Amino acid sequence: MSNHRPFANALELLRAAKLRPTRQRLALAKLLFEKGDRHVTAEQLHDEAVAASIPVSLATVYNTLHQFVGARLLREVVVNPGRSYFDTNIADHHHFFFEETGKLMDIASDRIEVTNLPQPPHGAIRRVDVVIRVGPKGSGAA
Amino acid sequence: MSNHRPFANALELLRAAKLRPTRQRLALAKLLFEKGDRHVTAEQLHDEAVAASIPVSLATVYNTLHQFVGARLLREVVVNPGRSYFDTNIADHHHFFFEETGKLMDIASDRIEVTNLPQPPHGAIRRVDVVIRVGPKGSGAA
DNA sequence: TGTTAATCTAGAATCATTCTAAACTAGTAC
DNA sequence: GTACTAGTTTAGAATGATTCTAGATTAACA
Repeated sequence: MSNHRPFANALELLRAAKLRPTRQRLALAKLLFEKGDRHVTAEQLHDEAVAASIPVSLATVYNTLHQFVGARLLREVVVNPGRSYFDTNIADHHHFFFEETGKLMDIASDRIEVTNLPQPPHGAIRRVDVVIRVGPKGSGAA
Repeated sequence: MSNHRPFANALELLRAAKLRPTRQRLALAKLLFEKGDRHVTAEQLHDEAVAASIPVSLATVYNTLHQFVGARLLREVVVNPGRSYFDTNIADHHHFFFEETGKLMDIASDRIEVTNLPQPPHGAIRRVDVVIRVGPKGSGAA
């Protein structure tokens, strides 16, 4: 894992996030956070839960993922039209996106330097996302 | 406009891209390329066409946008789950994304420096996208 | 143990996008 | 010009991810 999560287990994690620790939230938190950094879609997580005999509906998976994002336990990553990834690594970092497989890979923020950031004309910078799109060796680059 | 398009008009543009210059492709090309750099969704472009009394179906707008992307007349930008933007600026550049309004703004590539790019474990880098997410002045940053 | 508000769920609904099969048209040959 | 053909366009259905709805369940706490 790339960042220290100051919680011994899923229960404390939920408590700290002020989310009532229900069966399904506990189970999903375990699936998400007890395996190192991951990038999952809602459907993938639902499949995993079902495979692990955890009865949970897809709607609840969506609700829970969004609550976790709201509580800053997860980050939503958008690289592909029509499908969201949820990233358990909430530290400042960036991504490779492999177009062929649809997979994401973390890049620690100290491996890339983004300097000279211009200020937006109004509002405040929330986040800087760098996505390096990777395709098969052949065909022309952008 | 930030890049020179070596075509006097929509007709030459389509010819060069080897796309048959049909009524609707010509009309859409005009809407897209005769107003400087733009970021449009399929639905927005369709609305514009309808407003300009150009009879074109939404399906054709989608087809055309994707053909233009294939011909490198446009770039698809993904910043928001469930909605694609098409960018008429095909020069290397980056974006501000204003979360409140859903609008994009170009950042010329020489205004940001991304150095130290790591090599992907396999495949070739297609593109490097930097998105600076901007929110209202208040609430916490990432 | 009872009450209550929060949560979960199945299934319907929505939204962007893609597909399908039939109608149309640009380009070429005559 | 007229006819032919391949490429396009289209309405409408289909799809896939996500959200909504309203009723059933459950955690929390007296």
